[in-house]
Amino acid sequence: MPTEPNWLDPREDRAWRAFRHAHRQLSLRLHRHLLQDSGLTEADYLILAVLSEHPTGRMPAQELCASLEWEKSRLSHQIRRGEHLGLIDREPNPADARSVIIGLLPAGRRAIEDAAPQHVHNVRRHFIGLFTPAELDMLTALHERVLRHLAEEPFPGQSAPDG
Amino acid sequence: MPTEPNWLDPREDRAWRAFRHAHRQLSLRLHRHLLQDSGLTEADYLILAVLSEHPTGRMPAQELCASLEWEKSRLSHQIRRGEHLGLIDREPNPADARSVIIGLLPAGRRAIEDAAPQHVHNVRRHFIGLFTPAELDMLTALHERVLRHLAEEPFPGQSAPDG
DNA sequence: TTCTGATGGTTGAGTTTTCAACCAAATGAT
DNA sequence: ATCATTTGGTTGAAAACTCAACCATCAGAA
Repeated sequence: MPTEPNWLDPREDRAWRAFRHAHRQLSLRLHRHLLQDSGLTEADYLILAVLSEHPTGRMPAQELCASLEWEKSRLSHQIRRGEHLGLIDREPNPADARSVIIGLLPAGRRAIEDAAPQHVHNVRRHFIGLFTPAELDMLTALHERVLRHLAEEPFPGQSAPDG
Repeated sequence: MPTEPNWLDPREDRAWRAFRHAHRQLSLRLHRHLLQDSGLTEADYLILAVLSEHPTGRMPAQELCASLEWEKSRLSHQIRRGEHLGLIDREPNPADARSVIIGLLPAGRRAIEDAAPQHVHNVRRHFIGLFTPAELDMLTALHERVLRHLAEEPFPGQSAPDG
């Protein structure tokens, strides 16, 4: 509760803007490329990517949720769409009757394998490839610092918003 | 068009994830804070902020659009909302009959002045304040590199998507 | 056992954002 | 002047996301 505003100085403002704009422009661009040359949504892609990296191609929704850092309702809606497209399916989890296991279907496997090379290529072209290894590590360290800080001080009713 | 996938190695993947997750978690958090203690949306806030920084509090929509790096249709929708809330208004541009000038209304001025200190405080707490000046400059430089790169190689039908 | 609370997930409504199509005014070439 | 193009902006429908409420199940305590 600052009664003395303490505005961002030009350098700080520039850093803040650069961060937001870089992210927005980049994800806009990647999303369009992806959609255009694979027909997959960023969201579709991410789900499929996580599943396909898992050795069995199937994992409980909660785990997917954690890995994507999505809210559960978002995942739920997204699952419905992906299921409707025939890319994934949903089956009960024998270990816990509340839980659901999401599985990669053959069509989903095909879709991600078709889309991934081009997408990774674009990520490299527009992001990774712009930095030296040292710069990349620096970026990682700084961004992870933000994440750690946020995690340490959770929001009232965060992460799994329910009641 | 890589026929040889050339996947991201663990270090690269980590950098890429850290970037996206840091942005997502951070903007989620800031958005909730903002909404909760000012009633303003991130979008509302950004429009008001840009206008209030302008000496006259009024500027052509195109300029707003450029400054926010938004698509024009998004701005248009958002303007309608803000107008409806009595925060801003819209008037013809005498210099160009196609153009529109967006103006900050007294209520809008009040809203941004109420919201800004707390919001800036949060930005500082969760982002700016985590870095030394040198780190901040490093971040700026790297993020701006991404932006410059994207700008140099525009997307087919980018920026002002129309036909 | 029977509460109580936490966890895993779904749903529907409301909001925001995108996409594509469109219109009108301006610009520029012929 | 005329016509084609570009520029500034709006619109409506569709898609994505968030929020809050909800239900069922599980885990722990009394």
